[in-house]
Amino acid sequence: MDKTFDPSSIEARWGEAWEKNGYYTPETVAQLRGVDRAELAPYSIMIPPPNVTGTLHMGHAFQHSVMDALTRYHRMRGCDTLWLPGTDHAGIATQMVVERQLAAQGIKRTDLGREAFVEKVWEWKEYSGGTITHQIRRMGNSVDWTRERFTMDPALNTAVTEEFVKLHEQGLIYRGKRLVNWDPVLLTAISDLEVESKEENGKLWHFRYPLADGSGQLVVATTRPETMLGDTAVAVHPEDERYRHLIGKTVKLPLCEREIPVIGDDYVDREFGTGVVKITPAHDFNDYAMGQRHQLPLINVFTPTAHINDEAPAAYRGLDRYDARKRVVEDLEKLGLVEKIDDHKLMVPRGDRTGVVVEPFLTDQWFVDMKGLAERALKAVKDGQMRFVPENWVNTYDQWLNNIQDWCISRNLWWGHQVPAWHDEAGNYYVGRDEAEARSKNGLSAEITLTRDSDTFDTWFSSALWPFSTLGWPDANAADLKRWYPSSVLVTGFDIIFFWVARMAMMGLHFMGDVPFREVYITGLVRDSEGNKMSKSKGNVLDPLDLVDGISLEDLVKKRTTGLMQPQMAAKIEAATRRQFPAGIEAVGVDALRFTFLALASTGRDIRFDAARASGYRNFCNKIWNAARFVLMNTEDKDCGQDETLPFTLSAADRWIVSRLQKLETEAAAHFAGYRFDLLAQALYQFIWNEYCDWYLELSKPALQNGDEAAQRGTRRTLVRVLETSLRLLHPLMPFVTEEIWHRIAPLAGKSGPTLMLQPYPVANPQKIDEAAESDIEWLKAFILGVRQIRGEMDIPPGKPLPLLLQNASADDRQRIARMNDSIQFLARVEAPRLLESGDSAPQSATALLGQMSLLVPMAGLIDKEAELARLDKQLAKLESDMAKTEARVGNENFGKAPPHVQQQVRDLLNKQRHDREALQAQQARIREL
RNA sequence: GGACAGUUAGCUCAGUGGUAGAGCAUCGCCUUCACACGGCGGGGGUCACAGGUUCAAGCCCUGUACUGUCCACCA
Repeated sequence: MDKTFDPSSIEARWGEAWEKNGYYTPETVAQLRGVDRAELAPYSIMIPPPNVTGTLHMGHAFQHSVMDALTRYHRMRGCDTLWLPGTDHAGIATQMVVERQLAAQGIKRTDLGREAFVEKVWEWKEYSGGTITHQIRRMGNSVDWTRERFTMDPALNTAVTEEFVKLHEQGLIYRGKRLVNWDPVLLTAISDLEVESKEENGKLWHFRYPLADGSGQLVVATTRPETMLGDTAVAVHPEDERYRHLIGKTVKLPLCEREIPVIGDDYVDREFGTGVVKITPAHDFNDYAMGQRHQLPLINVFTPTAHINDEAPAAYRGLDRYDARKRVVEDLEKLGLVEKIDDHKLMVPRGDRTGVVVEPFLTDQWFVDMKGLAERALKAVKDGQMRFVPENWVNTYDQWLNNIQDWCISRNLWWGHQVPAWHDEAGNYYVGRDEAEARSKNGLSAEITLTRDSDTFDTWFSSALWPFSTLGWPDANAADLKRWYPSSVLVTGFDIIFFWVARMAMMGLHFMGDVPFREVYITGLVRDSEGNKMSKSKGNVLDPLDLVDGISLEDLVKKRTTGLMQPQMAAKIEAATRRQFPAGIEAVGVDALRFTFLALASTGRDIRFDAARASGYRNFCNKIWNAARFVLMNTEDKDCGQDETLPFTLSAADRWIVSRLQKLETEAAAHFAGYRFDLLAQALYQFIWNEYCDWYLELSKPALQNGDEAAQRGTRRTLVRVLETSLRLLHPLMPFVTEEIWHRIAPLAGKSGPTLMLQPYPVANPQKIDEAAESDIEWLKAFILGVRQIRGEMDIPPGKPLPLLLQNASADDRQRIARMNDSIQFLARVEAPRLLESGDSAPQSATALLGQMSLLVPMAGLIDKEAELARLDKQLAKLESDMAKTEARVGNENFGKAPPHVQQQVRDLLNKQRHDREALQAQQARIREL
């Protein structure tokens, strides 16, 4: 084995072998294990299908690390395990990517026509999808490629059609003219969720509307002057003393010369503005609702591109909405109808894809009636059929479902599932699985010309089916569907709880009669090391594979500054990148990156990604690698207990590490069950580095040299078996390095197999827990630490053997010293310790305390008197401050109320502190005397 | 206007009633025969603030401040 672990040399090899040999595929796994799948517990995860808009980012890599850990863990535990991969067509987002590319060549979507354009998008989908699957493979994610799905596969299109037709038959889908959020650039309706409202600086214009009878005027306040062209009423609060006598009168709408009524509605806030609101039902959601209440006419004054249409006075026709605003204000000013203009902060709705201000716009769209669906989804969580981890996300889920609006599912786009509905020339719509069904269901003769609805569905209308459309639905008898629905867990981000989680819950319950997954593990967002969201426009994105393979500074800068939407940001991004990664990014390998994500994955909070952390875990891989080298050097070609007829004995150290291992195994199971990957990662790291490597390997060295044959065999056996088990424990988190090493170690532990992936996950054996051995080793560690502290603080070179005297040793101490003498001498680098009997006088020494016993290192020629006095002072100061706290506790007049065992514990502590203080003070006095 | 998080060592974070922890960074000693991507040792915290409950509070309760996120129709 090489001296240093090189991830790149093994990753490609194993990744390919795992997939080629079918270890990701449940059928093959069962066959290799010789078991009947029907008898296994099912475990399944459906990947949240990444959008085919580009490449996977850190957030994906993070979530995939979690899912793969869960998948590999359950597969090792013997479950019939499926992780199903796939991608999402992501209607709007993907269409925009391709449109932008075409625009760069001066081509418009409409130049190509629908068919040719969609062809282009498919080409892009192949490219992007290929990149994504390559990334998933590189990360060692054990997804079953034989079951890969894309949301626009023919089978999934069948599912979407079924969904639409069924819901329509059930009266849950309707078509209607409603006010929707309209993106005037994309020229499509979007759902409430796709609108992002942000506070922006604007103005509040106050206009005078004269009363028609000439008796005065009303002053209205508005943030959108141009919509006045579509006003159909003016509203006041019905109990507003200032205005209520005017209700029923009319005002003359300036510029339009229309008369509109003054109405009373308690929606109006008397405190805001003037207490008078202009009502434009066709261009504002609140006004629309009020219009419904008062049967007001709707006057739409905009075109789909948000220009003024022919409903408005001629002077404004054809103007863009912002030009129209200017003109309206100017014209009103000329007429002296502008009372005042105030600065005003308001919430501006923008499309989440285009960033353009969205218009409430009156169009015909398809809607899903959500009330009933939402109620069942709420109930499923309340009844515990579906559980959120961490639990507090239930609030988010509930809040949205409790205030749900009907869902506008049609999009005026080309890329997506086309609506299975046809209309005749009169504009009547007919729904069916195909045109023939639409005709037969509605008794339409062949003479009637039908045209298919050109709209497509909101992407989420198909994603909502993902947990079962991928498994064969609508065929209710599909084997996969029966096997793996509901899936075990959904791993996703909180940002799509509404978009996706809630909708899958609703559709799953509606069509399958059960929740789509038992648990929802919500991850945080991956942010950069400063806590900023990673985004291309901020120039702070990291490609997971650049951490895996490393990247030079120049390449990173280039990557971050090309293809920017705002090229003027390039200089700033470059500077920030050079500051943060002056030497580029060093390669850490897949295992280290995965482990980093898991170690940072604490309970659902965002994680700040720190490349230094990943380097730390790269070092951890190297540590494991070298531990394996050490073990191999000492065990290869020797019997390690495979031959069970040969005698072996186990030392305290052997029994200690085995005992610790059992506790680790128990912990690992609990952390997997609780989705505490951070604690899991920490426990594994801690055990392997701080217990196995730092102590057990060191303890094994003298044992391998000086022990008798049976003891040596026992140590070799333990070295190999604990390492082999550790590799299995670690495998779901770090698949590559563990697999590579396992094949070298396994035979020595009497194990064999084509892959570590299919070995059983270790389970604790309580009979191997050995508290006596654990306390022996705790004592030994404290002993060695005492000597090392003296050595370290006195700057004595580690190699120099020290003389050691032991004072006041108890019978137990003596016994342990005799038993573990070799270990003590080797690890503490001391000469054979000499026991002082009472009455023996000690030379001037540096001291460490261990229970009642004192460890004395004679100072002659080694240690400066003042240095040791200073060290004792420091220890005493610490001790005394601790003691003060303990005494305060015992001294509390109500200390007697504490449980007896706690009282005992505190008293013991105080006694120990008193003893230590006495011993240290005595020692100090002795040194001073000399 | 509601709701939910968070505030612990220089940094990133664990720690749901019993003597404040980890990794990274830092300082000192060491090219000790697995590993310098290493070993050993050290330093570093009024646990945001103010009250309260308790024998005992980083942890429970109340309030305040600050940070972040989500939801919401005030023109």
